[in-house]
Amino acid sequence: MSIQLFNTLSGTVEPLAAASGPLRMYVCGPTVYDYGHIGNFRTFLHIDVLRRTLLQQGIKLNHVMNITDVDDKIIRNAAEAGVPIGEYTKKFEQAFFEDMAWLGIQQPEHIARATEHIPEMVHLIETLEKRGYAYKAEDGSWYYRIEKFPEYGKLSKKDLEGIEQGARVDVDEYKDSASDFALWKAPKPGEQSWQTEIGAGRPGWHIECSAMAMKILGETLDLHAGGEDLMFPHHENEIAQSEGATGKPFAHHWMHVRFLLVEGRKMSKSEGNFYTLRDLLLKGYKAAAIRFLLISVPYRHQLNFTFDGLMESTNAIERLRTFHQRMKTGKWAAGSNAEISTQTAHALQEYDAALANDLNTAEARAAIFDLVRSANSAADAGQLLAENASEIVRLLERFDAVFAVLEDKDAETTRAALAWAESAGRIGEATPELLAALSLGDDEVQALVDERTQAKASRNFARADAIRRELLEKGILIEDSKDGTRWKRK
RNA sequence: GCACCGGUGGCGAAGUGGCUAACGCGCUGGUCUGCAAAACCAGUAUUCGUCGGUUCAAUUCCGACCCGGUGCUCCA
Repeated sequence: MSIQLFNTLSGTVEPLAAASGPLRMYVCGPTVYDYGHIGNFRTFLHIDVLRRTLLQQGIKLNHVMNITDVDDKIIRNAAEAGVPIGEYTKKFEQAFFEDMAWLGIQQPEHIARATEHIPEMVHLIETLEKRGYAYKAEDGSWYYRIEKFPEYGKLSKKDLEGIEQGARVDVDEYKDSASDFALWKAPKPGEQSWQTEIGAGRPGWHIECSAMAMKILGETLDLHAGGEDLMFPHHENEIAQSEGATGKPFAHHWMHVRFLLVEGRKMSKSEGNFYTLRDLLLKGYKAAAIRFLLISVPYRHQLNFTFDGLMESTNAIERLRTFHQRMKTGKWAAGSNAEISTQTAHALQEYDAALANDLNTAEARAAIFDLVRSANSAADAGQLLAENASEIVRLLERFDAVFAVLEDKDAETTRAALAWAESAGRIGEATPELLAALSLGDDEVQALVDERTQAKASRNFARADAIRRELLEKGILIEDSKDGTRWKRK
C-alpha cells in the first residue's frame, strides 16, 4: 500500500514515492534560540507520524533535519546573555533533542547544522551569481534577484505583484527590488561573521536549507516538510535558490503542518497561553498524553490544544494501556473465535487505510478504539480465546509503532524534567501534586500494596482502605482483580 | 484590506450528495466488586455557524453574511 499525501505544490493528494532508492526527505528543524513549544512539537510529531508510517510500510528513508544555529534572534539573545553564539545554541539544541526523546520522536538519519555548512552555502551563492540570480550589494550583502525566477510563488500560490504591493517586505536601501531576499548578510560590528570567497558575513536564513538539502540528498528531493508558516517566504525562497542554481525541480512533494490554537486562541506570549513542553511537564502532564493529543488531530487540520484535551488524552491512553496489558497477560482458553478474528482483521485494515489516506490519525485511532470495546466485551463474556488475544496484541504493536504511547515511560520522563528544573532553578514551577506523586519509588509503592493485600486477606478492610487512600494522595491508583492487585501512577 | 482554511453533541474530533452522523473524554443509570478501580451494558446531536439557492434528496455542492485561524512581516 502506498501512502497518499497532500502535496502543497500541486494542491492535491498524491502518492508519496521515492524516485529511486530510499525516500529523500528534508525537514525544516528548529532555530535553537529558546526551549521548544508545543506548536513546534506538533509539527515534529506529525513528521514523526509520517516517518513511522513509512517505515512501517517498509519504505526506506533518508531523512534530514536541519538545526538553524545562526540567525538574528540567536545573535541578539546570545549577546544579551553575554555568551558566544555557539555556546548559546548548544544548550537549546541539547534541550531540543531531549524534548524530542521525551515525546518519542525518532531521530532523523541526518542532522545538519547551518554553521557547519558555510562553504556549501558560499558555493551555492557563487553558482547563483554565475547564473545571474544573485548580486552583491554595496554594503557587501548578497541578494537573490526574484525577477529572474518567473516561477516564484508557485508553492504558496502568490504572484510577485501581490507580494510587492504587500509593502511590508523589509525595505533595504541596497536591494535592487523590494522583494529580493538576502542570501548573505554583510557583517555588523560585534556580530559573528565568516571570512569567505564572497566576502565576510553570515548566511541569510533560507540559503542553509537549499545548500544542506542538496549536499546530503542531491538536487531533487522526494519530500520537503515543515510548519505551514514556512511555506512563504522560506520554502518559496528555497525553491528559487535551488532551482535557480540547478535548473531542476527542488522537491516533488511538499508537506505543511497546520498551526494549533491553545484554548481556542492563537498561542502567543502576550495571550498568556504559550507553553513549552517543559512548562507542561512541570505542571504534571505526561509526555505521552501530550504526544497523543498533538497527533490525534490530522496534520492538515487546526488543533485546539486545551487542558481538558490533555486530560482526555491521559485517560484515553490509560484505557489503551489497560487493554494492552489485559490482552497480553490475561489467561485465555486455547483456540480462536472467528468473529473476533474478523473484527481484528477489519480493525487492522481500517487502521492501515486511515494512515495511508493522508495520515488520518483520528480515523486510525478510532479503528483501534472500536476493537478495544468489542474485544473487552468478548473477553468479559468469556468468548475471547488465546489466538485472538495474540492477534490483538500484534495489532496494538502495529498501532504503537506509529502512535508510540503504550509503553509507560512517564515517570522516568517526568523525573528527567524535574532534574532539569532543579538545575535550571525552575523547580518552584513543579506542582505539589507532581512532587508528591514522585516521592515514592516503585519498591516503596509495592511494599504498601503488599501490606494492603495482607490486610485484605485478613479482612482488615479499614487498614486496606487507609493504604489505598494514602497511595491515591500520592497519585497511585490501585486495581484489584482476580489475578491479583495492580497499581499505576495517575 | 486582499488571499486561503475552518465552524459537527457538555468538550475534543472524523466523515459523507441518500444507510441508526465514526471515535475519544465527560456525565447519568445499571452489572461486577468487601468497598473501590478496571471492564461491560444502556442513555447522552430528529441534527452538522446563520440565511438563501441548486437537487427527487445537502451537514456534504453554490452564494451571501457572522465568528475563529493563517498568510501578505520574525514564527513550527
